[in-house]
Amino acid sequence: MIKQPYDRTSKESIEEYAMNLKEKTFRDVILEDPNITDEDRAILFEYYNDYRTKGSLGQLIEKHFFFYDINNNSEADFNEAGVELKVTPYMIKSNGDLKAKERLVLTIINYMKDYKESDFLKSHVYEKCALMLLIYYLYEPNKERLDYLINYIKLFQIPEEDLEIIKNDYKIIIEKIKNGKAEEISEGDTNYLGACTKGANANSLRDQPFSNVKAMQRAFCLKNSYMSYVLNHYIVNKTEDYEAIIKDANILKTQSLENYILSKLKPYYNQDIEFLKHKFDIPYTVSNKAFTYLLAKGMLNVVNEKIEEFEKANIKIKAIRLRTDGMPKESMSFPAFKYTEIVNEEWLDSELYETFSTTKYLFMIYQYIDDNTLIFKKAMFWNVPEKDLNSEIKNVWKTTVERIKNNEYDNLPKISESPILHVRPHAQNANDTYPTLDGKQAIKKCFWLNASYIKKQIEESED
DNA sequence: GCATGATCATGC
DNA sequence: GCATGATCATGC
Repeated sequence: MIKQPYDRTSKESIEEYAMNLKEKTFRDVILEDPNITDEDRAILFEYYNDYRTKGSLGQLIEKHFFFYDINNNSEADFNEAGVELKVTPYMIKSNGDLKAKERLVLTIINYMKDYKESDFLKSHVYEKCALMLLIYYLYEPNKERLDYLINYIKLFQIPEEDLEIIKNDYKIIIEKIKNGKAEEISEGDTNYLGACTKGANANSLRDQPFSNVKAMQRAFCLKNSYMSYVLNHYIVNKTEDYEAIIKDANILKTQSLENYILSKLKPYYNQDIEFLKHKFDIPYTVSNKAFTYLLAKGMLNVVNEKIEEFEKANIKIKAIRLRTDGMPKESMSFPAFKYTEIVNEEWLDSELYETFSTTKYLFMIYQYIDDNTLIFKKAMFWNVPEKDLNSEIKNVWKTTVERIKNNEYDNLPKISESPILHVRPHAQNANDTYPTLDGKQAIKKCFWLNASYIKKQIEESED
């Protein structure tokens, strides 16, 4: 047994020792391990540089920095101190902001057992995130893994106001298992704690207790958007113009975040846009993309630039204008895809799957009463249902990829080909193009959710 | 009235 | 200059 240069029963001692990792690379850690021979070092460099050994950078820190055996893995890493070790990458965005590179995976969901514990604070997943030693390293695309730099180390406990939201997230996931709907779980169902797919492909299917339908294997995770916020605000202490809707965590003891938000918007249902525009002093018209965000902020009493909970939960606001007959005037657009990139994606790793499976939308719905009168009809939360995502949407995506591979840029899935999704131009003008596979250029296009599908989603939420 | 192609407007 | 949410315009 190697002597450990810290007290593994003390969280303070663990954190203090971990601070030695600051500004070191993973290669440095191996170089500084006194317990291995030069010969072993060469083998270790090769082993850990292999990107296929996923999760191994965490293993490297456990073995060669904390010097402990990783055989007994189901309990907390530092069991006596109740500390879980998490080694996780972050990136620097083009505007200089930091962003978690990935969601933080906590533990595989055991469908057959986990539903039995309805109290999140007593759950297995809470043990895995109650107190975490977060070690952030900077991911850089063109570097060898061992040369990634460790820059932030922090013992992190989930703040009280976040915990209330997470408790509710846990309940939502557990309820789906109890209702025999484990196969319909989606990361977008919840706010901070998610259930992400886990396993190489859609064939990693598992039994569930209250249905014979097999469900995709999933893990509890803290969502990418939440971890990005944690990094920027709780670890780097960036002070930014964010403001929370929930000013007192007690509010969430009796209702969900979504219900609280809707209760704040409800008093303005059916009000004329002209009236609301003046009431909240909004200089734009509805067609301006800033209008709806400003309107929501006004109703939610948020003064600062951005809404904190929306950033953490990856909630995006979408404006929908209904005609007098209730049909949305337009289909709903999403960011344009690059022809040369989409053809290299697998469905479960694709941009579209990532966007649709992790985003929750707040639909702000307007309706024309006559040609000149538009009212704020109502608001609703929505995320793409897993059953649509993994059937129809997946098929349209696959058809799109196939036709691009055949260089059929003018023959991408039309609205008549699917009840849910189609492909259409999304550019500044006809000269706004992306390169094609055959070395030419084609106008930028994106996936659109059909107006009729949006209509159906609005109607179903009214049941 | 719908499908489809095209473009506006803002912000970074 | 470009990304993106939102919307316009035309032809059948």
